[in-house]
Amino acid sequence: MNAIQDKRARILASGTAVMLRKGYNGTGVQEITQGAGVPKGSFYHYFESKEDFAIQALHYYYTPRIERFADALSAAQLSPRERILRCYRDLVGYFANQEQPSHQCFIGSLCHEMAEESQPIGYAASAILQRSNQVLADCLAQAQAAGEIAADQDPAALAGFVSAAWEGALLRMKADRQIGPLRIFIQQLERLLQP
Amino acid sequence: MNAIQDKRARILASGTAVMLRKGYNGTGVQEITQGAGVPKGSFYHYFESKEDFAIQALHYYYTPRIERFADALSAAQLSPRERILRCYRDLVGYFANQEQPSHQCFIGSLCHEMAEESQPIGYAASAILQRSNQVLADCLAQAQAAGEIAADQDPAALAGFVSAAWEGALLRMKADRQIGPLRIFIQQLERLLQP
DNA sequence: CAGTAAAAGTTGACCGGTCGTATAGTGCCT
DNA sequence: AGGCACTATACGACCGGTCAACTTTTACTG
Repeated sequence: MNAIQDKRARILASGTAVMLRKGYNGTGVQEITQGAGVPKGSFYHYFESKEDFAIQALHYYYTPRIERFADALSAAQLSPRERILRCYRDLVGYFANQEQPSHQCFIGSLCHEMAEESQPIGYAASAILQRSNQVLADCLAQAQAAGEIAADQDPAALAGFVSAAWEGALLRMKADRQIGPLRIFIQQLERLLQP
Repeated sequence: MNAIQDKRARILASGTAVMLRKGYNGTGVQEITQGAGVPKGSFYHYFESKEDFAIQALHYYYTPRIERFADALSAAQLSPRERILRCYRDLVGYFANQEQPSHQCFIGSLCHEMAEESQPIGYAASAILQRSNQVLADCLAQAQAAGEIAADQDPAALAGFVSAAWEGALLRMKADRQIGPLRIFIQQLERLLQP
């Protein structure tokens, strides 16, 4: 009972980590299972296919992250605007503390590789992005109500723009191997979130 | 003499198209060569390896695009701000006219997949992004001199932010299979480029 | 020029490996 | 003994890459 969840979770954890680094096509089922310390044959007991695994991995990876994101954006000690800025500043701080500033945006890489080839993966990714967007949009709406951002902004649109810009900044960081793009993002975000 | 350039170019054209759709690891050398109608052995005559090919393909694909971008941004009939907006609006128009709004950002997908695993590819991608950034920054500096954007903006930083946001919007379009994210990008860009 | 030998260019058959997946079991629990 | 969760093994396909053999070009000689 626990054992089956445990193995499944181990495969998910190991596989997500590897795919994060090497992408979907760059990751073999064999590598996933031996990283998890389970027999290769087990993989297809717990997952229908590699494609199915990727979708599960997407949820496994992002569900807690979105939850934490939502929590951080609803802490009432700070104003909505400050909550958003703090979130992104914290993320930048996290990357800044890595000796080698490299990061894979899981959803970004999976989308680029597979959103076209595999409709199910595209759907899953789209749904997650949308959920994350909604969380941000809600907080932006609060900021707007508090007069912290321009009244004529559409919170949902602004949220989409901000997360796209963040996504792009992460990509740029990966290419350049330095966090400059993230700093620029923060700087422009501060400008963007103004009355 | 021409023949050798011709074959090389055919391999580049075919391979770029396939990699654009399926990514680096999703594309086999065999598929590239038979798409180009050349024997597989020739591939390794014209290119050192698949990795080397990807780097050449990056240049093959982006050199003319950056050139066109630079031209469009230096047309003197319009103001600098309008030139930038027109560029992006045209791009959005292009995607809007596709029956199935799908697009691969070549550099984006290559970066996500390979920038970490292969330093040479990362370097090449970074260099291209930087060149493209420079072109945009130059135009932004002109816009600033003309008083079209805020005087306290750093053109280079703003250029980095705008291209990152564009990159992110393209990714989002790919996941969602609709151009909404691009429209949002334009709308926010118009806001961003203001005194 | 014609003839030819060396150099350069080109290529298809082939290599060891790994891919994602199917399936025939194995051993445990009832 | 029957059912079921699990896995070892094997499969055909394809991977990136090599290389000996073939073709063409070049350079030089008589």
